[in-house]
Amino acid sequence: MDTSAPERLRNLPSWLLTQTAHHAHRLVTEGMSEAGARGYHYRLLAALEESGPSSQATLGRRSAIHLSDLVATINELADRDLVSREPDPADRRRNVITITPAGRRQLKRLDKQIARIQDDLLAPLSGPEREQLTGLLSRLLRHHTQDA
Amino acid sequence: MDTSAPERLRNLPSWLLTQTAHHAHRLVTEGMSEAGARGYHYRLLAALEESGPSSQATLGRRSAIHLSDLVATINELADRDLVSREPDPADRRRNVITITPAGRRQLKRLDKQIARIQDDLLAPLSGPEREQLTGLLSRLLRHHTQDA
DNA sequence: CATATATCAGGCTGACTGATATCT
DNA sequence: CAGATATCAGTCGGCCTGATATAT
Repeated sequence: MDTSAPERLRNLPSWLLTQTAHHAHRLVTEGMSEAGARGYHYRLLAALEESGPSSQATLGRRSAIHLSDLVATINELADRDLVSREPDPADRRRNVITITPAGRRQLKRLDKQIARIQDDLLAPLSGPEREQLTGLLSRLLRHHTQDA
Repeated sequence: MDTSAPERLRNLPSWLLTQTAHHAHRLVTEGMSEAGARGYHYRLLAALEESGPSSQATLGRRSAIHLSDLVATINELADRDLVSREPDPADRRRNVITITPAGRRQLKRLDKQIARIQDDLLAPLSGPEREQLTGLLSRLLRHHTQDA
C-alpha cells in the first residue's frame, strides 16, 4: 500500500479515487474503533436518530446498508444497548428499531470523531479547495446514483 | 447502495470519497471482467510491462499489491499464460516474473477498457473540472502516502 | 547469525446473492 | 395468491497479519 504504483495509474481518476478512499476508510475505521464502533454503526445510528424509529427494511434504505448486513449490525448495537429491537404490534412482520439514550451518547462521540477525521483527511487542502473537492465528488455521486 | 443516506453523511468528504470510489471500483471490476480479468491483473501486468521482468518482492512494491496476494494473482495470470514464472538462477530465493506476448495483448485490451471507464466515471465533469479533481486527489494521496 | 524471498492460512470490512420462513 | 419483511448462509475483491521454509 506504499510505493508509487505503475506510471499508468498515477494520474488515473479511478485509481486516485479508490486509493484516497482507502485512506479515508482507514482513518474512519481507526476513529470508530477507538470508540468501540465501526462504520456501519455510525451510519445506522445516524439514520435512526435522523428519521426516528423504523423497521429494518426502511432503515436499510435510509442507511444504505444491505438488509442482510443490517441484521448483524443491529445485533451488535443491541448487544451494547445502543438500539432496541421490538416487534411491531401493527405489522407483525416488522421489528421497530429505536435508538436508546446510550445510543445517542455514542452517536455524539462518533460525530466528534468523524469531524476530526475529516480534518486529518483533508489536511493538505485549503478551505476553498475542500469545497471544490466535495462539490465535484457530490456531482459524481449524484450522477452515478441517479441514472445508474 | 441506492437511496440518499443520512443527512450527516451527504456532504461528508470521507463519505463522498468512499461512495464515489465504490462506483469507480464497480465500473473497473465490470470492465475488467468483460476481458476475463480483475483489478489486480491490470495492476500487475502494467507494473510488469513498465519495469520489465522482476522478482515477486519487487513486483509487490511496484504494483502496490500485497506479497501474500501476489502469489495468487501470479498463479491466475500464469494459468492463462499471460505471465511466466521462472526460478532466478542468480538468486535461488527468487522467481523471475515476465510478461508474455499474450500478456501484452491482454494489457492493451485492459488499457482500452480503463480509458473508457474513466470517461464513464467522470461523465458529468468538464475537462477543466476533471483536472481539478485529479489534482486535488493527487495531493491528498501524496500527503497520506508520504508521511502517513 | 540476520535478512530477503516466496508461500500458505487466515482475518477483516463493505457490499452483494440467494434461500427460507413468516406475515400482510 | 403476490408482496413485504426478517433471517441466515455464503461469496467476493481488496487489503492486511502472522507463520513457515528456504536461500543469501
